[in-house]
Amino acid sequence: MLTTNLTELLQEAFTQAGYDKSYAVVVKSQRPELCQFQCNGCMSASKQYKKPPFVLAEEVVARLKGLEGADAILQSAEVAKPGFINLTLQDSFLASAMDHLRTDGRAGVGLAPSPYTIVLDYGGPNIAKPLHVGHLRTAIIGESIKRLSRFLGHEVIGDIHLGDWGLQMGMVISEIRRRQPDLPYFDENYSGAYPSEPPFTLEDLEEIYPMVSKLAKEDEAVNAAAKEATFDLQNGRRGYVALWKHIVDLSLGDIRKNYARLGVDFDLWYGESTSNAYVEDVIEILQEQNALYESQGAMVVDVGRPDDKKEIPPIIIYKSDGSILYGTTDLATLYQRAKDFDPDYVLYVVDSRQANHFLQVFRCATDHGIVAEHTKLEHIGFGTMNGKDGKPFKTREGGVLRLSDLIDMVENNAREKILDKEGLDVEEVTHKVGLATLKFADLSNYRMKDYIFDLDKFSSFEGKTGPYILYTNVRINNILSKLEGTVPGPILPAASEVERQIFLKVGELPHALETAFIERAPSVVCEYVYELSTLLNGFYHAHHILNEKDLERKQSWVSLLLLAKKVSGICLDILGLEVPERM
RNA sequence: GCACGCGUAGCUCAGUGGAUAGAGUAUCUGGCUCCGAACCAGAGGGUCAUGGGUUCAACUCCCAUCGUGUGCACCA
Repeated sequence: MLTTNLTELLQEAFTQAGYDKSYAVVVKSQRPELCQFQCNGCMSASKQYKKPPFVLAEEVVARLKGLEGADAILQSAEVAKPGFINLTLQDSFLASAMDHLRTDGRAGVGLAPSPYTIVLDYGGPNIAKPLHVGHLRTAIIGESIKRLSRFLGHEVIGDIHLGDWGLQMGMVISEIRRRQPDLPYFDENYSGAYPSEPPFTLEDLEEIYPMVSKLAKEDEAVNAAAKEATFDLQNGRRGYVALWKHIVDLSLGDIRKNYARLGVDFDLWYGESTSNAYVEDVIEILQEQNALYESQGAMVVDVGRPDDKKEIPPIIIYKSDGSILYGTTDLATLYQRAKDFDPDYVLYVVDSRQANHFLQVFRCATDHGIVAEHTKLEHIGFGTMNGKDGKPFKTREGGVLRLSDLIDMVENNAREKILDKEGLDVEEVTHKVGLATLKFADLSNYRMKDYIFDLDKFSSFEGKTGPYILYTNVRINNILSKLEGTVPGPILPAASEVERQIFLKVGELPHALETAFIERAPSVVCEYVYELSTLLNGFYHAHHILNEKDLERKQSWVSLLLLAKKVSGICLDILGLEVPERM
């Protein structure tokens, strides 16, 4: 916001001096002790105009100072060493800028002028398999990107995209058949209604999948039975579909519970199976263009390009046994999304290891018109979650850690720390603090990097953590509640350096959110809200608001706290963190 | 082997081509009669993997090398 104002001002000065205004970009200063903002354009402009950067900068600054109203905005505009233009704002201007934000519910963040329609694919849990730690990142990052995009004015449709149509379903079905062969689901001559209650429990399911999955790797007969069941299911075998429905219903209940606990929600609970109705349409499109051909027994489509640095294998549409894979369902899903929403973007928040798969799917979809030309497809990858040893995370017993167990651990840890406090809702605080710890620890890592899952870090409440952010906000609320009798007044020029820094930080919000959106990186928001929190902690350490004698100053500080609360609140909401009353 | 990530303080990580590379943690020091100490203030800690190149300017862009992770058609 502030940088935009200053850039406009400098553009005028550059133009008046006879230079291209594209050089007039103003950014936050990298040397806070020298100035608040800087413009580096003269160094790059030097070549074009064949003048030393220093001379250019002097000319621009001279014009700048002559501009109408510049005195009211700038306290100083100086040229430094090679050709930097260093700018510092008048405290009065800064204060009035803050005062304007007081009444702006969006704290100066504009809405996108031409909003995008975005389909966001995240979550991706598998039916019949418990959620594990690996599902944490996609859920949390995806949810955050969804909230961020919406705040900026875009229309976002979040789709969980359940893994409910692949081989794992065939595995579970074939195993149930092996255990209970007499069930009506397996009798091909059965034409009556199937039982409304499933012949197994959730616990059974959770035990069946890992067992049969292991078995299939060792025993070819088991594997073959699973494949056959998959094929039959995909081709609509009545009994299998009925059984499949039971599995989905049972499993989905548990999945919903887990996501609700994380505060993650989806607009669509579609799955691979949902797109099954569109597989035929996609096949037709591919056949019309003569793209589909037989290779090594499978039906495939080429997606390689002449200038590829390495050979990209064709995408498999039908396996040699006739069943479809996730590439096929992904294409059909894209076809459906194009029909339903005609999106500008389809974003996939999925583990980086899937990069090749998405490259194949995206190429196939764009090459053959399965999505419109204006639709951009993007894989938002993230690193794998490793243990302290740098290898994929396992529990002490060597197994996969369940997501629900992880949340339990973090919440139990939080519960221990708040036991000695009186008169607060322990369960509420436990939940909010625990989740904040987990989410902030995860989101603050840049998503592409591999992720060290460190329990100590997840249970730490000190320093750059979720609880620190919450603590800061709890204190703001606490102070505000004690100041209820004081009406907020106009924001006065900063009384100290910390207060000035808060003003400047508040002014950075639009830039921070914009960057986070462009980079698809919630970590930028984490960094921003942490820096703001640090300043706020410093602020109420340096100033005692309750005891302030000067009423106007006190009222100004109330306004500042309200503004800071608003800015913080925007960030917290984007990150999915909730502030408890006390903690 | 080929391709794509990643390599920054003891550890975990930030860092939009710009000036003296920053946080947290750990270590050391100081601060609660005072709106909440889950806090604040200070100290020490660096060959930005290595070597070239582009540029007025490189942690940032390009190339090579080393280390590390991941992926390379019928799982998702």
